[in-house]
Amino acid sequence: MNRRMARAGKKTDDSALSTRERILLSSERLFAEKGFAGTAIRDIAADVGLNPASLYNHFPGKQELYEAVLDRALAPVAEIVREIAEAGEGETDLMIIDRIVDHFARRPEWATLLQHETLAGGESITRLAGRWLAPIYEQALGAIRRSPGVASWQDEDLPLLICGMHNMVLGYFSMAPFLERMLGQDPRSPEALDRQKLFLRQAAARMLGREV
Amino acid sequence: MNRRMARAGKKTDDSALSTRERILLSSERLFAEKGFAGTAIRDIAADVGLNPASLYNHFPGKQELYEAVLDRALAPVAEIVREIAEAGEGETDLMIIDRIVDHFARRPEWATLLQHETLAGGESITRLAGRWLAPIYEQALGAIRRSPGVASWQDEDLPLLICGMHNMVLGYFSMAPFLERMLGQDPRSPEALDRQKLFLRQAAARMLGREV
Amino acid sequence: MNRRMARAGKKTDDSALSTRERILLSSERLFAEKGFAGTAIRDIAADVGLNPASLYNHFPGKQELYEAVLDRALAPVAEIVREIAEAGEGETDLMIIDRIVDHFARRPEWATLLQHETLAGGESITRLAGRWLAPIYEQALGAIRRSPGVASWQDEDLPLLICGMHNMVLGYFSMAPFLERMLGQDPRSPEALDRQKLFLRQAAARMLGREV
Amino acid sequence: MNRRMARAGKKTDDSALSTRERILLSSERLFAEKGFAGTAIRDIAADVGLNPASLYNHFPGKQELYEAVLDRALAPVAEIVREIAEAGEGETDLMIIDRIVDHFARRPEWATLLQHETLAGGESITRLAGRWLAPIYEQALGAIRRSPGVASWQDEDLPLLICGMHNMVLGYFSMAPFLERMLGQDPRSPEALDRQKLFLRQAAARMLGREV
DNA sequence: GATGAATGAGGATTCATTCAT
DNA sequence: AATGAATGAATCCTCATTCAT
Repeated sequence: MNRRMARAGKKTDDSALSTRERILLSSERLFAEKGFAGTAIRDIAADVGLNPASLYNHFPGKQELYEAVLDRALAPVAEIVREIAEAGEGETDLMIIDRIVDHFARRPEWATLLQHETLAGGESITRLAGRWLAPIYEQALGAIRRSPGVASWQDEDLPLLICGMHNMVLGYFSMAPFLERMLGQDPRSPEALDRQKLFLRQAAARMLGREV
Repeated sequence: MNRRMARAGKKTDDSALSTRERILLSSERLFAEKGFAGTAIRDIAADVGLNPASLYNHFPGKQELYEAVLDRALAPVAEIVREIAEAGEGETDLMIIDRIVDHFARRPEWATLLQHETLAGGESITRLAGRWLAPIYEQALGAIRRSPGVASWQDEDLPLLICGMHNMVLGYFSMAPFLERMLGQDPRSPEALDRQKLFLRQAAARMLGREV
Repeated sequence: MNRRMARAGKKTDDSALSTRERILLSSERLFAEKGFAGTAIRDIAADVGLNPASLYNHFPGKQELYEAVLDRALAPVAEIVREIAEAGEGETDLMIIDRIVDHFARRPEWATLLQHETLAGGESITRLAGRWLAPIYEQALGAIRRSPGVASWQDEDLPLLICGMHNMVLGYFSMAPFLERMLGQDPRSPEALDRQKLFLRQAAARMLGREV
Repeated sequence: MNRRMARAGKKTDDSALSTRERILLSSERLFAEKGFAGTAIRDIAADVGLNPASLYNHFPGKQELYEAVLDRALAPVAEIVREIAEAGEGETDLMIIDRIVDHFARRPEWATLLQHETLAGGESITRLAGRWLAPIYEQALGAIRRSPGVASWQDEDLPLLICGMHNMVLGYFSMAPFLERMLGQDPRSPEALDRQKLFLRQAAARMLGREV
């Protein structure tokens, strides 16, 4: 019985979670922090409080574990975008921002993971684009085209607009350690996140020439 | 005799460059692509066409090589910001965007490198913040405060604004592989970069409530 | 012992056999094919359709399982030789060959297992020699000495003769995959085995200067 | 400077040999003794007196090392058979036996290696057959067909005859540890080998109905 | 400067085995 | 009897680095 309850430090809270879940949580955090190559299976195992060999009872390998982590982080995003797109109409394009910020605010690691994957480019981007980014992008393009104020942009600017918003949303989380240093406040605190949501809505509104 | 001129592929052009320079170019590309942990000294050496041991005649170790690469990528940015800030006055805050885009356009790897460092957080961010990010941030804060239109934002939003612009500028480069897939056009081509510069200037202007 | 046919693949026939039996059959095949070191408990378990842990309900460990398999394969051989030696007299020395070929023909894996053990030398051979090979060898030496025609050989050649016959008999089975390739016919088919028995009897007769 | 001169024990004599050569010698011995799966890279390295990692400076991996060892052992055999076949005529079919025994007598490990490969069957035999066994077999078939006395056999027996001789020759070496136990004499000693050569020539002659 | 060879540390994964259920 | 989960000890191999040449 080598479970430890009530860990003190920063380590992910496990308590009564299934081993698989605990592995995913630790992996999530470590992959987000150090990327795929920088994270050792043994580090994950240590974080979970498990022998490295035991990990292989739950996931067939590092790559598969990584992909399971990514899936968990990104599947909901696609879902959000799809929902909003279906709901259609109105000011939904700004709502989407809130929802996505909320999603990543729940686990800022998810934002970092996605950025890591994006940076890896090449093969990674192919997988990523095929499964998540492309659908999200298409939905976003559709939504933004239905958005009032979009006429002030040329059609060729829309991808850049989407890309820019995407980077503003995601980048906030990856810059969190820096922002924390600069502002002396945790950018992942509820208040900070509220401010950021407000800011993003403002920014989006202004870029689309609308009032908030 | 392991060098041939007129390479076809994507490999960095070396020809008559100094070995040190060739190492830096290869490192730059590989670190940008795969991050620090994901890049092996032997891969860099192979890319340069050198024995791994020979690298150590030029740099004392992997870490130092990495830092040399980072220095090369970031020192000019600090320089740009400083210059513009000194020039002071007027519409300079939009000029800065162009200058920075131009800087990273020259070597998109530099943008990716910086993003990798940012993502690494923790220790990395400490080094990064101490040496480059913090000064840049301060300059940018100063510049933006002198900027007309800034009054439409609250003071606490300014860091978010800077952070947002930063991410829009940098993120464009790291999303290049994805954008290329989506648009069917190389986002690093001069035309694409011109459009992006125009877009960024528009976006900044709108966010500051100004005409371009 | 009730055997039910309806076998499809090459997998050992299980159906209504006891689990212990099914484990022995799978082990036999896998140990014969890949040797002791090359066979993983989990492979055997998978072949049986069992959890690796379950194997330990039937055998205390890999080594013991291996030895049980060897016992099953070799005990009958010793038996055959003993019987024939007891029966004594006459042309029995050629009968022995038929009997042994028949024994190994029933399960060619047994021949391969024995060869693997022989190759392993050292400790293996000590075990093997102590338990089976030495008795068989002694019996064979006795039988051959009573054999007409043996006078054409010097006494010191007899061990070589036994060894040679042994290798001809056993080697046929281990070369089966090669022979199959070369002859385009399964060397383990009844017809092929009949021919081989005939050939071996011929060969033995000729070496002993007798008519068949 | 971590070389040790003049090892005492059974370990392969290295002295002034190249590291590559010493690796091959140790591998040869260990692979022959324990087979591919039973031999650990670290054991080979220890036997050579080298760090396991250093092995990889000389061979790209275990498999390749194994194949290099096999090549060294078998290439000469094919050569011998080819030479003799070209020389053609006369009693060459018995000479071939001497030559082959001599080849394997120089390094009995080679015989064991070949037997291991043969036993492995499947993929191994495919490689083996394609590269060495099949050519040897074809040459031997040709030689034996030109051999006086062959008429006493049916054509379909010839493969069995070749196979039988092959196994008598090779099997002698793999049974060496057993023979040593039984005879109290080293079967690899020059005298023992001479006797075995004589025996094999006798056996072959008798099987072909000829005088020696 | 460049290189081949060497190496300790680590990295992913496999293996035989145990144990609670 | 069977199994899922756990584990220490290997196993193959990679890595950054050193050093003699």
